[in-house]
Amino acid sequence: MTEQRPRTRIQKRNTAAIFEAALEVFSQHGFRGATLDQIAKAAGLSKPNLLYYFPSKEAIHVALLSKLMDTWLDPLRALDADGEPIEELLAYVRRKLQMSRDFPRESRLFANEIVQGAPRMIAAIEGELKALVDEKAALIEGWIAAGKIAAVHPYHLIFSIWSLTQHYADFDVQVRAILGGETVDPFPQAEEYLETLFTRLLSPVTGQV
Amino acid sequence: MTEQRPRTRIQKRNTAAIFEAALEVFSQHGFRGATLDQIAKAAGLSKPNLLYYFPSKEAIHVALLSKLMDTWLDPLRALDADGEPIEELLAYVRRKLQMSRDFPRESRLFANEIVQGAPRMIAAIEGELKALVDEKAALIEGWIAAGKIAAVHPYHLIFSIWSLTQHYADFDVQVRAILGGETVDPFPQAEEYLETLFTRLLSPVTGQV
DNA sequence: CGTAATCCTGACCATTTGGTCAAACTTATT
DNA sequence: AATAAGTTTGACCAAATGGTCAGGATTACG
Repeated sequence: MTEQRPRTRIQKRNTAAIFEAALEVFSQHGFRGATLDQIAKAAGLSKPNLLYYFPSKEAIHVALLSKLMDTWLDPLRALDADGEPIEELLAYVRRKLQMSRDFPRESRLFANEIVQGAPRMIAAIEGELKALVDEKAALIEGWIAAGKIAAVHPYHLIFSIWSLTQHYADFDVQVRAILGGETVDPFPQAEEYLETLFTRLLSPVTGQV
Repeated sequence: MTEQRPRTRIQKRNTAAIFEAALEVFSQHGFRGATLDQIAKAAGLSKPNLLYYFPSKEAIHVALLSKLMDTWLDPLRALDADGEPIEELLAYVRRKLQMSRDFPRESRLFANEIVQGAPRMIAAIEGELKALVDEKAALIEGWIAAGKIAAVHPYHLIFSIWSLTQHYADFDVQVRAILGGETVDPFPQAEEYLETLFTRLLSPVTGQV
């Protein structure tokens, strides 16, 4: 098997199990920290069987990253030129924060990879991701030019949305440790805070000198 | 040698070299991804000699983390109750962004550790760090109560300062890849953007319904 | 139902890696 | 200069790890 789509029922089941296991293990330990044995065990397969489906550890990692990339960018893709600008951006922030809540492993997988220089992702970042960001940054500049939102550097606006929302997934342990008791769910507070932040940042400054 | 301070001239020189090398290697590859051979080579020592100064790889990592922790928190410690609130917070943001620019390896070292659940740092986070944040959060609440800054959740304000500034160190590759040409230095733009962001966020809302 | 294709495994291998140790070499001290 | 204390190293080891392979089990299919 190389990189074709799964054909048989068994292939479907097992590659799905492998992706799930790899996500769990890679996101928790990083590429180097993960072992094939861990992944195999988590997937309920033997190590040789794992390597029957993917030629190497690296191949699993790469396949996983590229599989998740698409989903990961959906919230940004959904930023709609025809919507009300501030509400569109706030909705993007909300969607992104949900991703942190619902898919923290995906967030950590990417975080691990990028912190270490994105050796297996740099092409996708410079290509696909950059293209999408360029497009949306242009859209944002349009909104600024039209006076719909306050003037801010569009690329850094996007960076700030990423960093603020992903922080709650990537640094989850720290957030929870500092907020104290396990009773607290940080996400509702975070949502309120971020809504305030971006509302104040983006509301056009009217009647100012 | 256990964990005492270096005594002799040679010990001083070599432990310094080890810390520098360990910072370089651990921040780039994470704990698991780093090898003793890499660290030894970067420090200009043989592996057994490295282990003459530290009993294990883990001991090096722990010693490095705890050594850097202090410096890392200095910008927050410097938040001054007697200063002008908004200017104090903006200055904190600026200091923190400088740290990202000047000490990206330190930032990545912590990022690597925390993303993976902070196994070797959780105690320091729950202790020292939490205590400091609690103190400063109280200070911020005081400013809010006094009407000096707009009402925001103080803990999330601090989280947002961390995430926004550290993003430029931890996700440096991504930031540069998306901004395009290597000619661009992201930091001046980032500084301007963050100043705008926090000014708008924190300025007390006067004369509003 | 027979056979080809697919799937799975135990045994095995080479390399990497964290760590040890005895002995040799330096440096400081008297 | 003698000697003690501190420093360094080559050789070595056991465990972990990524990966291979020949053959056996299972499944799909005409």
